[in-house]
Amino acid sequence: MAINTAAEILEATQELLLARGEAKTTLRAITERANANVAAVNYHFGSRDQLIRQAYLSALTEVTMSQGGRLQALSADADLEAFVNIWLGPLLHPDAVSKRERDLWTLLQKGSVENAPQLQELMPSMQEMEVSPLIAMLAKKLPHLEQSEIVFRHNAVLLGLGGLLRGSNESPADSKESRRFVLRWVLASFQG
Amino acid sequence: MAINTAAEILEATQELLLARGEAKTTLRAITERANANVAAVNYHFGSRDQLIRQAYLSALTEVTMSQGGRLQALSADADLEAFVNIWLGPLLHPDAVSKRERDLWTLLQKGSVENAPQLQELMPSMQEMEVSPLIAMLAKKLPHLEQSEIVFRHNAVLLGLGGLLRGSNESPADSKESRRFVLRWVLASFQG
DNA sequence: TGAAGATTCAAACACTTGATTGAAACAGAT
DNA sequence: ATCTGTTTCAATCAAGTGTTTGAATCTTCA
Repeated sequence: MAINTAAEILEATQELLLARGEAKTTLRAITERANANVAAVNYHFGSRDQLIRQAYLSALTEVTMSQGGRLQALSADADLEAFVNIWLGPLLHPDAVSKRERDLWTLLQKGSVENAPQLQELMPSMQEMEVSPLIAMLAKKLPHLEQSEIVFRHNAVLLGLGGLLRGSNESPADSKESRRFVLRWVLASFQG
Repeated sequence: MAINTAAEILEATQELLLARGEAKTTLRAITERANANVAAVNYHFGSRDQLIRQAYLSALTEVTMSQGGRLQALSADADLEAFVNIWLGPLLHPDAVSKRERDLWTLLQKGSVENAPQLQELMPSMQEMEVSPLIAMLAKKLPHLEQSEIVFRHNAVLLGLGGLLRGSNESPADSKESRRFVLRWVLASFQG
């Protein structure tokens, strides 16, 4: 099956990017996991580079969609905590979102912390699709901070969480306690 | 020269770990930069793995020494801001510390964000040498936080900074403005 | 059914990786 | 100067990388 093979390769790629990181995600490991032939990668995606770019892109769009939906459902006068709960939904409420979304979220975190070149190329559109509306909403709730500083803290917090994700095999929000820690830390990060 | 070659290899390794990260630091790139032969690595260090371990270790001890000195010079009743200024000295005050120390600091940040296995092995001793006294001093200044939460935020902040370092080629504290951002964010991270 | 196109596959490609070898060059002491 | 142990070097190794090939296999539709 044509589409199936390509889809399975893409999924295997995302799994391995999540588990090993970009630099150590090898073409043969991908195709083995997808029960496909090495040549199938070049047939369906052109090259390893394009495959990985595609893997990041599809993760990004999927996560962005889902988050966008949740963001829009948020009332305008929601406080910062409610906002953060939406923003970090995949992280803070593992039961409330699909495992897949949580994994894709983590995948993007890791990729950005890793500085994977194929993800870095997507950053502009990532900015546009995901970050900008977030920043705008944050700015309303944080009048004491300039927008540039909000952007800075947004990045810093995201990278910190990415590092935490990458450090432990499990999500930093696996236990109730560390979930509380995450929430309180993020709130503190923006309130000070 | 015996010692010289080994030293130059070690230095080249640290430079490349800083620039490319562990996964992409190749043996040949190292020896080329050090004007040495590939075999010299195995002669002096045994293997690539041991070389990289050594590179991280020497960076860690050097940074720890320097930071320890600064920490001890800090009076007991110094406030959080003074404390953070010491803690993140290499980052916040690039003029006050040697470029070498700044680089080694960044190197360790990147390594830990990267989850380099050779650095991960050092984490226990890193904990002992560097983190523990920091946590102890932080705990005194932050009575409203439990120690476990202080540890959490310490890690999160450090990883966030590591991510920022890794993201841009230049230090996030290169401009006065982002240096202010860093300081204020770190303070906020602990105060909330 | 049979021809045409899309898809898969084993095999090979050129290249890079870390590691090893044995000879050469060097050092210092006698 | 000669011997001895240390250090360097070009060359080679096996294993792993991404990519390409051309034949085999499926699908599709006339």
